[in-house]
Amino acid sequence: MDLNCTFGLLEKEARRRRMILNQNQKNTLHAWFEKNPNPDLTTRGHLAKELGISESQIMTWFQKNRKIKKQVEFECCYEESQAQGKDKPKVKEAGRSRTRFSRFQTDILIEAFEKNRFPGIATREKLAQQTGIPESRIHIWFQNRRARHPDPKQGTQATAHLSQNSQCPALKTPDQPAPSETLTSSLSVTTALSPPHTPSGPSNLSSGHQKQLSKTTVPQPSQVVQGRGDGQNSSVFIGHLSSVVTPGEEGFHTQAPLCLQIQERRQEPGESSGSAVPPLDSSTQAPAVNQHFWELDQTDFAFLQHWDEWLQSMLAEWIPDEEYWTPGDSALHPQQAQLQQPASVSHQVDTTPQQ
DNA sequence: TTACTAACCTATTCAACGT
DNA sequence: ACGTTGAATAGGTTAGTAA
Repeated sequence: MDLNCTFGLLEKEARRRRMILNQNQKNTLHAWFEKNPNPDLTTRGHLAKELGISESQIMTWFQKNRKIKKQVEFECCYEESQAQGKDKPKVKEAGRSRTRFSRFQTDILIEAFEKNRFPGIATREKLAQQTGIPESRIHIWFQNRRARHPDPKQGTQATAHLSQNSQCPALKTPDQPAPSETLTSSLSVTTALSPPHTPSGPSNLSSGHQKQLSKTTVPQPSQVVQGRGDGQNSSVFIGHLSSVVTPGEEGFHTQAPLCLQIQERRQEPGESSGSAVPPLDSSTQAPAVNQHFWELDQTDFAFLQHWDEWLQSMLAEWIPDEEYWTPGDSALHPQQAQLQQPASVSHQVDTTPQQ
């Protein structure tokens, strides 16, 4: 398929997916918000119908506005309430309605979950059609399911995100291999992964600290990795500092330095066997159709090389044992790889248009 | 370029319902 | 009463859009 055409479609789809509410819709929503900031499912359903947008969008909008309202109230009343020593009254919500999923519906959802723990909007809509369950409920179902059924194949939940990244709803079919099986490039990672953001030492990199870190300055791996689940991220770089990097069925997880991983990854557009890694010198010819990505990769590669070197030097500092740190030597013995886990970075590159 | 905003995430908690 | 699980909240990120 022509590359420009592909990107045109991707872009169009991305725009289509990001729905900007018009003024009229916003006015209506604000009016409802004034009356009731916590509308129940039925009310949201009515509103969705009235405004011609999805119930999940209504839900998101109300969530956002409650957050804003709370923040404003907090800023306004903080001193006052502190002086009086009283808490803000908690909004008493109306009784929750609980959706009863049938066996048939649950089976379909579970099957979809096993295929993909992070379905994009297109998949959720398809599931909604199949099951008759509102898309927003399906979204919630997947959230709950992920929380309560950690992926046994993954060491951490963070790495579990690898299968969903950079999904493009317009071009991705449900059964298409995960994006990680294809090649992309992104430079946006520099912000999230650049050394200044790095915690002060190896202990902070352990998965046990992830939660705490995620609430402070270090982005959650999933968020570094993921971008948006709605498929609007055109490309994704995956890199995280979590301590566990495990082989995933779709993701590209290795303990090797990033530069090597990229190097290895490069062969993938036409990959069908474990052929030798192409050299990185200028004589290497990238297929014409992938020239764009090839160029991007050169930039990425330079960055990753720097990153990798920096990482190695930092880890050498943290874990001075020379036995485990041989900067520049990327051919890791498995045992060494194990010991180097704190520095492990898994990444995924994806260029192939998603379905 | 920057601020805003829609969509997404995890973690946690609440609560309905079946046993 | 308790376990399961749908629903909601809190607090965070990314990336497209508008100013």
